[in-house]
Amino acid sequence: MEIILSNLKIQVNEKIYVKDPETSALGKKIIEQSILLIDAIGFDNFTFKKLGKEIGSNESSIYRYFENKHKLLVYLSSWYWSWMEYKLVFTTTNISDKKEKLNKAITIVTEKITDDISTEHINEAILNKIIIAEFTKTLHTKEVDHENKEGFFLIYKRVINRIVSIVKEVNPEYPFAKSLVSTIVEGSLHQHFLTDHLKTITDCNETVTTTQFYLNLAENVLR
Amino acid sequence: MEIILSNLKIQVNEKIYVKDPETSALGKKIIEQSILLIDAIGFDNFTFKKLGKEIGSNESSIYRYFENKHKLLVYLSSWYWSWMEYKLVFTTTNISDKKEKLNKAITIVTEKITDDISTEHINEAILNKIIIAEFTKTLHTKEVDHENKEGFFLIYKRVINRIVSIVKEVNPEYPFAKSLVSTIVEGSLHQHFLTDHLKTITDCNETVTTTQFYLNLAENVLR
DNA sequence: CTAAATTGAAAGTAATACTATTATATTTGC
DNA sequence: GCAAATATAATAGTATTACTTTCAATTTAG
Repeated sequence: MEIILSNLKIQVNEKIYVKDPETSALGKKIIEQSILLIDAIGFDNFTFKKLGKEIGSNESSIYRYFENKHKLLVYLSSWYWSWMEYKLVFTTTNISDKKEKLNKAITIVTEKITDDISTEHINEAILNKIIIAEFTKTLHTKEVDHENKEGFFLIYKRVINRIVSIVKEVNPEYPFAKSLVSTIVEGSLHQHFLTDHLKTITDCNETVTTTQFYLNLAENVLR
Repeated sequence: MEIILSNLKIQVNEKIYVKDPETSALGKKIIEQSILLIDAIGFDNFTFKKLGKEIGSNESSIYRYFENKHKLLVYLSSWYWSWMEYKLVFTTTNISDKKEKLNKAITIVTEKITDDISTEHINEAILNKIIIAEFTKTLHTKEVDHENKEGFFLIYKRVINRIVSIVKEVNPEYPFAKSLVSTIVEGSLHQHFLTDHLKTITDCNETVTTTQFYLNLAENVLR
């Protein structure tokens, strides 16, 4: 998987950036270091000025790649879900047993990424931490309908709908396939968050994983 | 229910505010109008200056009640979950049938509040809209662990753990009661959000409700 | 090797997120 | 009913944020 990934160019909607960060050294540095800085200080405290300082670049140069920090977060999220889609497709194709296919899919989207199978400049383990902590902020804005129309969340929705198809193969009668999958994908981020911060309202921890909870849930709901 | 609620003083952790807004006319105006203004322009665009203008008051007066807008949102959330807890306890006490009790509890926390059974200065239907759109932001900050220790999220956690107790009555063997309930409570807000903004990844709408989805889910998981 | 594109540095603007001070209004306690 | 205490309003001020603009220096591409 690693070998293939290192050759993979992850596609992100052009409207999200001003200039494609994959096309220059500075662009890649912006992506690489923004992931580290957002993880370190949190998205709310993150500014382009601070990032500029970190990468020895001027604030104004960063603005040539992204209009604002919200768009940068949308970019990182899109990249993440695109990478997730790749893993999902790679893992589930040619699996004939439908239940096994679904279980693999659920495992892929719910497990915490702890190993760093790094594409050169992107640390997926840390990016996963950012998604757990900050992804919800890409959606919860007054501009969500407009940005949705522009296709900012297309990859995210496609990941969910790919799993919906698998659910329908397992049980074509179940009437809530979309809601089940969107609940699993969003909910697993939330369960990881609770494991890290509000342990009294989750059963998930190092030994009992979020993935086990959702595998069990899907099994019970679709049988 | 309305009659009882109008006499009810909802308790909110003292550390959340500088001065209790329930103790003055200005305080109540701050709460009342902040709900309307956050709903209208979104939390990210909301400022104390704009709120001051709206209520014909000075910015500096609002700072005597709340340190910053984050704390105000935490206050509104606490109030909401306290009100929810009240409805939950009121609806589920003295119901002997365990499954019926659970179904009533799930209905209470997952249904969209469309009718306005107003406490004088708080419009619960609009507050529910704010919770759907903004609640996640109270948790997703770098200060979450500190604020959790201070008890900012106690009522929210208590609501969840009350429902966990009911789940355990229905099925004492089920090993993921906490994760199931936290998934339902958080997930139902998310499903409402999807119904409003990303319809292609949810089955919930005006006819098939979020509540139906989660009643079905719990039924299947706990049988 | 020259033109075009990219980046860096500096300065500027408007808004945000406060804090402090003082004046005025209102409440309450005796 | 009045003085004292408290609450609110108005104003001004600071530091930071979130950009935009301009121009010079550097890199790169044909």
